[in-house]
Amino acid sequence: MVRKLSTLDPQRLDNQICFAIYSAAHAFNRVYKPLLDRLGLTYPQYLVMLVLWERDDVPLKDIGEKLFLDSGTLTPLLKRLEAAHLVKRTRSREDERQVLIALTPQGHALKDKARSVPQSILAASDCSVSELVAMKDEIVALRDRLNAVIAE
Amino acid sequence: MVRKLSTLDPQRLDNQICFAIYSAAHAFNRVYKPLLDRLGLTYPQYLVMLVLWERDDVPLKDIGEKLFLDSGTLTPLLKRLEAAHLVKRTRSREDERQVLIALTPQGHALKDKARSVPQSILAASDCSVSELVAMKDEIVALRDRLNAVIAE
DNA sequence: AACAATTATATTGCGCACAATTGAAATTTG
DNA sequence: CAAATTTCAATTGTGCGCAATATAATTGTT
Repeated sequence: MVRKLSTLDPQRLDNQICFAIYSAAHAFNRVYKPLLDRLGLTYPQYLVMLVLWERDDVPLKDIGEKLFLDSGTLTPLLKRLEAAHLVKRTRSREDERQVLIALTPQGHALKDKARSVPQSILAASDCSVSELVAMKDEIVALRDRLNAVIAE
Repeated sequence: MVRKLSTLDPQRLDNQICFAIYSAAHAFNRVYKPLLDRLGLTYPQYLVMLVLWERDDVPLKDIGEKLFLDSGTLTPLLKRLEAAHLVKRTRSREDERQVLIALTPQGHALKDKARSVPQSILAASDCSVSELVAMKDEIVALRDRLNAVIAE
């Protein structure tokens, strides 16, 4: 059986899963862009809103743990969401270190306007839900193994 | 058969393949970071070097097509690589619009120092090469379908 | 209670990404 | 050939993402 050497070379760009993931993330971002523009959100801001639509009035820290982001990223992002009147930031009474993030009425209302987004993404993905779910589960498992190595 | 509603809700963070890819990309980046620090490269710079190690003296445009990046990203990145004495940027004689990117001797030499990187990534991924190749191929196919939609 | 260590957020600085614009060179077209 | 169009790179401005650092609140220890 003949096999081109290049398909085995681990130093080739096209053989690297990380580049596949890196470039797929950018491709997704470009598909999301026009959909999220209509909501006035960037993709990371949309992720924060997804978290808040599941559970409101959460500490910044919890959002960071769900999205794997730190305060250096979230603090300015949340200030922009507050400036857009979508969230309110308040210091926790019980623990003055914590900042609690709560949705405004506009923030709540945006959930409905965003309901069509996943459908549009599914259409652009051009494959079945079950295939996407299978891929997602594999990628999440890989991500968690990588994060386990980092945490060591 | 009982199934929790939440596992079907497309507006839930954990059900979104895009977030899986987004967060996996960041996890990879964090694994690469200490490895690339030793080479004095960021991950996007490493990608550019991978392209150049395959074929030298290429126009900026070609690098952009391979990595799905535009001049707004690549121009300053390549200037930093030039400042690090890894590449040289020259205007093409035949077409004065183009900038050709060529490796310096140091740029060439770095390829050997970088040879152990893919092995370290494989170890951190903690799964077989064949599994990774299968995932990579699926993700690339998805990415290409997304890019096809964008190009419309 | 006093002191040390930990935790949560904010800030600064750097390097992407990318949209939008500019300017120069090359190509196409009338 | 001249004008219009296209192509390529550079620039500007905005928003992440993260390391490093700072600060204040809380917890743990003696």
